[in-house]
Amino acid sequence: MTLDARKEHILLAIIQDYITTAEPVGSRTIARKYKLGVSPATIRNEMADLEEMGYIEQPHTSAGRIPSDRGYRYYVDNLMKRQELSKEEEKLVLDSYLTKVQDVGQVLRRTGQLLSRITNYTAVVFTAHYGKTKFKHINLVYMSSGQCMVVVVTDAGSVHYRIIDIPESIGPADLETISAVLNRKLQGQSMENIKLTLIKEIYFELAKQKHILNMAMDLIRDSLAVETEEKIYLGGVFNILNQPEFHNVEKVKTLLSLLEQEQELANIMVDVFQVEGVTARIGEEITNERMKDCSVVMAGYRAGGKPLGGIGLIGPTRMDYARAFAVVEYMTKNLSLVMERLLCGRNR
Amino acid sequence: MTLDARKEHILLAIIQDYITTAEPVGSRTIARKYKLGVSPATIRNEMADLEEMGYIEQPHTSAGRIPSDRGYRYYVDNLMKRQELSKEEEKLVLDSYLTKVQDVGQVLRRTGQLLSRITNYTAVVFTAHYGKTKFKHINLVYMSSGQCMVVVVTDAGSVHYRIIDIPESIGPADLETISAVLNRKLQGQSMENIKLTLIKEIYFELAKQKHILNMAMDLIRDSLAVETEEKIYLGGVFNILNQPEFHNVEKVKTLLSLLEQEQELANIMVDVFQVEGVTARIGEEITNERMKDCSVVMAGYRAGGKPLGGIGLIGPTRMDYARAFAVVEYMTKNLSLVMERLLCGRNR
DNA sequence: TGTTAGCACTCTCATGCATTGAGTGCTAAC
DNA sequence: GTTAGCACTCAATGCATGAGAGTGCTAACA
Repeated sequence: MTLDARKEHILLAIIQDYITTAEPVGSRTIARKYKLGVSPATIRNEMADLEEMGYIEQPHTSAGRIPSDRGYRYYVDNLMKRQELSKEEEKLVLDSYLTKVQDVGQVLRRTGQLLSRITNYTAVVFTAHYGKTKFKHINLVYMSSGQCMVVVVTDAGSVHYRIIDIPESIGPADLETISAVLNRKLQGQSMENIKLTLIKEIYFELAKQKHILNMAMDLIRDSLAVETEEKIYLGGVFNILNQPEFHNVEKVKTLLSLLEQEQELANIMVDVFQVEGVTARIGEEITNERMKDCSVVMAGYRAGGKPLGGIGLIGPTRMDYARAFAVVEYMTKNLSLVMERLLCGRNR
Repeated sequence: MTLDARKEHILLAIIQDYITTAEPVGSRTIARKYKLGVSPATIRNEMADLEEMGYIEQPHTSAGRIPSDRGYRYYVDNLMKRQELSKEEEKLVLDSYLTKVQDVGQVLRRTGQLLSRITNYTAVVFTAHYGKTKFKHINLVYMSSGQCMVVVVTDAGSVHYRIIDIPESIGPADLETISAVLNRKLQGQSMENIKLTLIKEIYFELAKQKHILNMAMDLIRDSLAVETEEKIYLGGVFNILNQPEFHNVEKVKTLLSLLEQEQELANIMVDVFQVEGVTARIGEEITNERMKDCSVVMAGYRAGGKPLGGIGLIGPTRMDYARAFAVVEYMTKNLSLVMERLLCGRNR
């Protein structure tokens, strides 16, 4: 299962060359560019072996070789050299997170943008919302006669709001009363715990404002429900257009149509984000026909020991794995810190 | 400047045919498909005239004719038949707005999605935030020891929030006090009015909580500032990939790179949204090199008589203007109603 | 004077064919 | 085990050719 040193060398050369040029690479090129101290003929023999073993393949007889999914896998597992980000890049990331303490959604969106800008690949950021979200706070804000805004805050750190019509007779003071009662009764409850008895209590206490109460409870229910769904943020979707393998519009369409479907994307990432460290899924390892020419490099981020979601980079199977690994690793580390700070209290 | 009936007929035939087939249309085709009662030769003569006048052009000698920007303009201004949406489509729109009263951002996002789904073009929704936004309400929500969430509501109906660190010594009651003071002092003020004297007053009253106050004021400032910016929502960006004129990746890239730049997009729409009714900008009429092969059909939406922004459809110059006009008109009408309801109090 | 048929002309596109060049696999010699 | 040499394969390129679509022009017709 493991290759001898020279074969490894040759495989490495093929992969590195193919990653940068996107052209099949022949024995001559390797002999010339990567000094192995042997002639093209020798390399040809080794390449024939590598092909037989399934690490490389030939698009057609008279072309050079290109790495197979299996070849990339071997590279990622055994040959790839650890890379670090440059100081400037690290600074870019840190700055982006430091500028202002943002809400969760904004942080994740920014993470996606940053990831794609640094790497020129397409970035996916995904939140899993592990476990149940709890109700934290509600606020009924009087806006004008006949209208108020309901604001609900959940303990996952997100805010939901909605504007509702109210009877003209209701004033700011009434709204405060309702807010107070709801906050007192529902504080810290998850969806499941908001049982009928509890609701009855509230309705009893606020019998007069049944209409408003309905609307407010609606929003609370929706807010807690939405939180348990996965959410996906994309960044730099158009970057894939720069990859030569996507110069044909049909391929672009297939991939984009997939990216539009959040659920499918979530499926691809969901089994990995709880694993420690950076993972790659290469070509057909991804159980999705439409991504068979792509790879994903991804890792989970967490806060307070709890996995929260994952970030990933999507590129052609020919992508620069070493760099992708470095970036994803650095970003998850920092994202985890930021999330920790946002959700679980200060960190420094 | 105006054409005789037969020339109009021929121009109309060319445009209609080209819109559906995307192929240059020749004299024979017109004679066969659109019964004008004259021979191809006659049509050829007329076409030569139309070409001289600049309404149509020839990609190359032995091809048929295609409409020029000027031709489309004539069509839109003089020949286009008013269209209506089908009952199902109208229902789709209404349902989408009725399902739930949402916040402004959500409504606009949904509008974009809907527009693109109905038409298969790319949709742009743009908010101008005319005039000054005023502060409406602030709320400091205690989250955990050392952390609270600041929620700011503006009178434009949007909510901004941020999580901040606070001294451990601060409890929920302190936060309520601060909220109360801020609400009392700042209610209904626009950014300009929040002058130094006012701020001094507040700081005097809440001298102890200087740190929190700083953070809260920061958010208020940001919220009011953001509101005055334009915002752009896109829908169905990938729809352009279905247009045959975008089967070449370079063109897609140029257009997408433009769509990514909100500012440029805003410039294209900004001079139109205050005008009554639906407007088209065809090809080179758009003062942007990168959109010379595209057209935009757009109209403004408003609430309480105030123009708020615009919605538009982007397609190739060969787009189906009649349909685009119908959809944009219907959507603006409905969007205006919804916005009216959201921002200015109930409408029905 | 406007309309039409006929015809030569132009240009694109698809097809076929020969050429070139990159790259291989095999064999025999080192 | 390594290498040089050579025949072979195949994609890509360039070129010629023919078909097809469409035009513009001319001359005849109503």
